[in-house]
Amino acid sequence: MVFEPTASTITFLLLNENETLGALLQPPRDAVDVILTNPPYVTQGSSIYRREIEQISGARNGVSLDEYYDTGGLGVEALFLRYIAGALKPGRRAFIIVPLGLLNRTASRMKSNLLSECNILASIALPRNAFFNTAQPTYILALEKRRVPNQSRPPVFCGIARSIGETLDYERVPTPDDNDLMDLANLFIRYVEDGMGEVISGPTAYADTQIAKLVPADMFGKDDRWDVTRHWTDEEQVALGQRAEAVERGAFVDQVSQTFRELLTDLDSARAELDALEDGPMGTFALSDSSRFTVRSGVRIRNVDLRDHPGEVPVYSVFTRANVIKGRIDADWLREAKGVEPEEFPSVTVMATGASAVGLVHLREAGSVMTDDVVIVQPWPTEEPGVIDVDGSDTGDNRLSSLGDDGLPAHDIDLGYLAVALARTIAQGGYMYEAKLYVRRVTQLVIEVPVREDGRPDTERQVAIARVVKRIDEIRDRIDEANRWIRSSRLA
DNA sequence: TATGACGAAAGCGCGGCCAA
DNA sequence: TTGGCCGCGCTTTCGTCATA
Repeated sequence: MVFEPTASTITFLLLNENETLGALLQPPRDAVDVILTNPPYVTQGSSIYRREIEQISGARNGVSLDEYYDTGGLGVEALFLRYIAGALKPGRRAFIIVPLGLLNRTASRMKSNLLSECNILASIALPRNAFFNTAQPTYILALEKRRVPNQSRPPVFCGIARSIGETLDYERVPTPDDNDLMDLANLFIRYVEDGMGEVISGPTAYADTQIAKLVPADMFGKDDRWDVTRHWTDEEQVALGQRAEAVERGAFVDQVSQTFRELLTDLDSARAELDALEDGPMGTFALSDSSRFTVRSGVRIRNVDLRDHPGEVPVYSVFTRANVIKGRIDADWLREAKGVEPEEFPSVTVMATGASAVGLVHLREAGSVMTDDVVIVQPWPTEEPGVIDVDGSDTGDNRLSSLGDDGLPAHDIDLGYLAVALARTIAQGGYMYEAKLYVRRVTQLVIEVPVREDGRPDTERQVAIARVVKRIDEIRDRIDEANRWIRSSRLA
């Protein structure tokens, strides 16, 4: 059935020329105002779509389908994302139902292609069983077609819908008083009407609700997971009453096998990439080389201090979970009582103590402080106070002007890679609670760094390795998450 | 005397067990 | 089957010793 396009606007177009590909056969280009869709998600047996596409020769709507859909990603939903991104007019939006697995895949090609054409406006988690035919967790992904390649990206509206206005069992009884999805829809409208322009540095509560947050666009990059629950702390998730619903046995099996299939694919590809990157010359660098590294400890900040002088500066201590902070301290008190400023630059930190925290390595953002049981490592020499300018004048901004494009002091060992290499050295050293890793011990450590022919650090390879390691860490988190879900599922 | 390193213990969370 | 209590061990804090 085809609705004939009117002279001015195409309202609906239903295509059925090719039984397998359907609408995919005629991808519209820069032509559509809004897309609301729940594309089919099939990963198993989806190769017939690829094969069918290869069969079609010649151009459709001015493109060769084979090339047009060659954007990476698994399954039919990846084809539809390509279709959608291409179809939108600049500045126009699409709202797409996608399975969680698609958002969390670590293969980055599909994501980077999507990001080159679109901004992510929203990522909203729907409750399990929102769709009665699948127990797969699903999301609403809101995209906006970019107008120009270097347009800045707005923060991403993240939401957790626990309810959708009807019960999640087969009866689907309306529950108008219990409808997070409606609340999120209204909040999203407000976010769009407010211009989406707010500048934020980390996940930030939105309005005064627990179910929505704004998250900086750079946390939705091609190497990031695009799900949202990771932006809610454990406590916040408990407060939201997120609790596993009963799952059908068959759906449980489907879900688990689907999840593990995805994990295996991602693991294999990460492994291959890592092997390729590490197959090259490596050099050894000692942290005791003070012309190259800074190693120092944090400051004593007690709980009483936090109670008496609350403020804005996040305080990191030796917690086992990476993102837990001890509290937020007042910057003025920090300066007066301790004589320190919040960290000017990001750093790599090593936990010096704690039975299971000892030896954990984290990346910490600038503007925070560490307690005295945290060792701070940076890949540049400790700045000398009062650097004197050539003409003998004092210098405050002299040093600042010597910072690189990334806003950091000159360095050739990437911060992210430093964290990876340190973690590896420490893991190989088998450090125990008894062998605490204070500054002196950390200073004795030695790291392996990819180098070029001339023996100097190869920054590009470092960055690439750090990126793959991050992917592997995320896969590990997903395995952990899957395991938690499997354990907590009540099977019906 | 200031700073760093470390040991020790408070106290919290979790699992196990028992009673309703 | 569920709720509550108990005890153990781990996590995290902080007092104190060592060192410059």
